Amino acid sequence: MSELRDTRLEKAEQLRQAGHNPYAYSWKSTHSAAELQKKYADLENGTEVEVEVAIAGRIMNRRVFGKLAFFTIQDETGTIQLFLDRKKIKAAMGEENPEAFGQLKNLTDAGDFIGVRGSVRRTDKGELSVSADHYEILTKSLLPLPDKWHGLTDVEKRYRQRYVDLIVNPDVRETFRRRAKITAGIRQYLDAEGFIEIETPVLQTSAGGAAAKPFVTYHNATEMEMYLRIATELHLKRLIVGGFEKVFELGRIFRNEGVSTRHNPEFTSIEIYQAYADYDDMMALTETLVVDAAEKVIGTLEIDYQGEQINLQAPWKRITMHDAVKEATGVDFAALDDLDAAKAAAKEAGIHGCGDMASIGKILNEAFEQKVEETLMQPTFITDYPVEISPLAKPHRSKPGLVERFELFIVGRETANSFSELTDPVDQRQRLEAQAAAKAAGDEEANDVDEDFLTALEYGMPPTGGLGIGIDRLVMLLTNSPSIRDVIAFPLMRPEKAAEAEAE
RNA sequence: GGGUCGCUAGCUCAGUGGUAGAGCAUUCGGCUUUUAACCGACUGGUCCUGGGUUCGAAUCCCAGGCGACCCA
Repeated sequence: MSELRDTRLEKAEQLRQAGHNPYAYSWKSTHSAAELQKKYADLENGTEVEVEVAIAGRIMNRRVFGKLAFFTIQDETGTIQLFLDRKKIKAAMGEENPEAFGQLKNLTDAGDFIGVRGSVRRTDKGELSVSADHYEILTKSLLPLPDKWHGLTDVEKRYRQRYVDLIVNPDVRETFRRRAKITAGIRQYLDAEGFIEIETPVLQTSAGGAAAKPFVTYHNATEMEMYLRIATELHLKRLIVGGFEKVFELGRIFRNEGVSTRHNPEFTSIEIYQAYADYDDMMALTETLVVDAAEKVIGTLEIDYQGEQINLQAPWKRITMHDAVKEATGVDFAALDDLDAAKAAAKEAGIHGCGDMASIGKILNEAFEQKVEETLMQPTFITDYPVEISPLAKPHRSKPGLVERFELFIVGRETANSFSELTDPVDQRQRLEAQAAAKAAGDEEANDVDEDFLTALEYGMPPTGGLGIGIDRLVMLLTNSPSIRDVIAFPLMRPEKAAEAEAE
C-alpha cells in the first residue's frame, strides 16, 4: 500500500526534477470527451482529421507498447482514447524535452490527470482517439484506482469514499446528475409559476412542524440550547402571514432517527405554501411537479422501479384513508365510535400494537401503515386523515373528526404530505397544547407550543394550501435507486474506527 | 432495539484446525494498432479488534467494532 504510494511520490519528484510541476495550475480544453465522440461519430476507421484539439481528463487505463501507447482518459462527460506515438510526440516536444515520451510511459499512472493537444483520428480498430503531439501531466495521483474490471463494489467503501465510487462508477455520477436536474427542474417550474424561495432558520429554539425527534445543539454566545429544524413549515407559514402568497424552500431537514434504506438523519424536503389554495389544489400541483420532473429527467412516465412498472400518468388514484383501510382489512373504522370496539376489530384484522392507543384515529392510521402503505405501488393520494395525527391541518369541511390532508404514496413509500393549512389560531393553540402535553408525557416526537407561530396566526393567515415532498425519495424513484444512500452523496456513517473510550 | 449475513493484498475474491493464495493493479524486462492488450519475472498481508480453546487458529468459542439486508 505505502509502497505503491512511495513509488508515485518518487515519480512526482522525478517530474519536478525534470522541470514539470506534477500539480499544474490550469489547462484549456477545446472539447469534452462527449463532444469529440459526437462531432467525429462518422469518422472512418484508420482516418485522421488535421485539426488541433485539446482535452483533459483522468487516465483510467494504460496500454503501453515500446514506442506507442494508448491511454483511456475520462472527463465528466465520458471517455476517449489517447493515441500516443513516440515519433509524433518527439517531433513536437523533443526540442524542449527529449524525454517526453519516456516520461509519459514511465511517470504516469492510472488515476493521474493529463492534458493533451493533438489531432483527431479513428484507429484501425475503430476507437476514436486524440493523437497527441503535446501533453502535460496536470495532477499526479498517489493512490491506486480500484480494479479496472470489477471496479469498486464494497458498499461500505462506496459510501465512505464516494469520490472513488464516482471515479469508477459512471451510473453513480448519472444519479447525482439526475438529482441536480430534478431539484433544478422543480425550482424552474415554481419560479415560472410565481413562487419564491425563502430560506428559513435551521437553528431554532423550538423545533416544530412535524412529528419527529430533533437534534439538540448549543449556542455559546446566547447560552441557549437550540434544535436543528425538523421541518420548514412553521416559518414558511409566517411568511404567508407576512403577505407572500407563493413561497417554498427546498432544503435540508434533520431528524434524530435511525438509518434505513428509506431514512437518513439529514435529508432534503421541499415545502410549498400557496395562499388561497386548498389540498385539492396541492394534489394537482403534486402531480404536475412529479410528472414534470420525470419528463425532464427520464423523458417518460412509464418507469421501472426495481422491477416494478410504475405509471406516473396523471390523474392519480385518490382514495380516503378510511376506504383504503376498509378495502384492505374489511374493517370500516368510520362506522365505529367505541375505542374498545375499534381495538377489537383491529386485532381481529391482524393489526398488532393497538392495545394502548388512545383514539380510533390512531388505530386507523396504524391499520393503514400495517396493511395498506406498502401495497400502494402506483401513485396514490390517500386523503382525509384523522385529526389526532394531523395537528397543523384544517378540519375537513364536511367530515367530522377528519382533516383536509393527503399523503402521496409511490412504490409503497410516503413521498409527499399536504394539508389545507389550519388557519384558526384558537384551534391551533388547542392542538399544539395537546402536543405539548403528549411531549410532557414522554412522546419524544411531539412538539412544544410555538408561541410566536400562534401570534402570527392571530394576525391572520389567509386560507393556504401546503405541500411537502421528500426529495430523496423522489430521486430514488426517478433514478431506480433501492436505497436512500444511493441518492445522498455523503450518507451518514459511523467513523470507521470507534473513538477511544471517552471519559464518562 | 432484535435477527441474518459479511469483513483476507490497493481492487475483486478463494481459502472450514497444519508453511496465507489467485486474477487485476504495482515493480522490472520485451513489444508501433491496443481497448480487461499480450508475453516473461517479481513484489505486496494488523486475515476488522481483543480475549479464549488447542501442540497449532484466517478457520472453532466469547466479547467488541464497522457495514449490508430484514424485522420492530
